[in-house]
Amino acid sequence: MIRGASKIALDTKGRMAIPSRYRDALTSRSGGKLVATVDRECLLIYPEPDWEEFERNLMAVPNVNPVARRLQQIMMGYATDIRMDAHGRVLIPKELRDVAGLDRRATLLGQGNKFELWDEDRWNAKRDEWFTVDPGEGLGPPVELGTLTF
Amino acid sequence: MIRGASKIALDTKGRMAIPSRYRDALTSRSGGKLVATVDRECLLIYPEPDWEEFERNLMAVPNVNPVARRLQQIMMGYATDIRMDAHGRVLIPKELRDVAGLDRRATLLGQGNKFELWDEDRWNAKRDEWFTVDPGEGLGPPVELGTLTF
DNA sequence: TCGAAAAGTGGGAAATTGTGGGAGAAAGTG
DNA sequence: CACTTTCTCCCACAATTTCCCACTTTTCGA
Repeated sequence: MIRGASKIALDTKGRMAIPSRYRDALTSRSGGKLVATVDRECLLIYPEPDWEEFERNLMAVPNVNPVARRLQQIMMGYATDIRMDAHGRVLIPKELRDVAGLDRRATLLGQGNKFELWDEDRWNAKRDEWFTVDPGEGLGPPVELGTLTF
Repeated sequence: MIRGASKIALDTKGRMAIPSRYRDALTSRSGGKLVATVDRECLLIYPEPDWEEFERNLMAVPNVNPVARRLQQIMMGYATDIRMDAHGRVLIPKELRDVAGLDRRATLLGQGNKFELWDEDRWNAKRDEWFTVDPGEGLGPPVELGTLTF
């Protein structure tokens, strides 16, 4: 499972160093081949096999549903193959950086089978907002959380 | 069961000594491998097997629920593998210290299957606030506590 | 109460990791 | 086809992490 948070710098070319603790796992899983795409407010970076599984599920949704159609267009449309270089770095394509508002400072979050890559300020704001929201406030009954214990 | 409170000092590198009374248990349970993550106001430190059980439950919640999604992002996103060194110390990653406001003085609380790690001042304030609040005030009927006796 | 052992704390230095940038190769553009 | 831009590979330096040793404080038994 991919987990953990890292503060990362993107250099002027748009490259970012994958934290070394992930490198071996990524190399053995897919030879360092990754796929980056956009989510609502951040980028998602999958090991290639995990992306392909998600992609199959995504494209299997009937696209008469306009929400599904748009999700397909965005996520499929921006999905880009990237790969780690000899120093464990990946180049984040300019199109994706622009969409996610990524500049110099970023935060990389492990999320199980993928990474989320956030502009640092945007992520901090998001996190702090969550911390200050009253638990359960205005979000409807958290039924699925009923049995979850920390 | 992990229990008890300890005042702890973090050194300038962000290391903290696990109180010795826990060390043997942690070593035998997971070889000293632990996972630290953030909660609302403090850090949580699990023995690795206990974290993984929680992680499975956490990631099994459908993430169309925005509360679940953010809980996953934060707890999974910050979950970091750490391990005790030869002196029974662990390095608390800078990202986590920043989020929890941890500086030099901290309080470590045993909480059954995990520890909570608080900034000392923050914890003292929290504890005092809790003591002064009228029991049950503004909290609705604590139905889950129905059969619990001190 | 004293002494020895254990626990807690601090810090140096090597090894690893993260970051920046040059220069040639490839691709896009008019 | 010439020119500009982007990408890739390489090297070099900076920052962080890890490993190790040393010192101080506390605990426990004699």
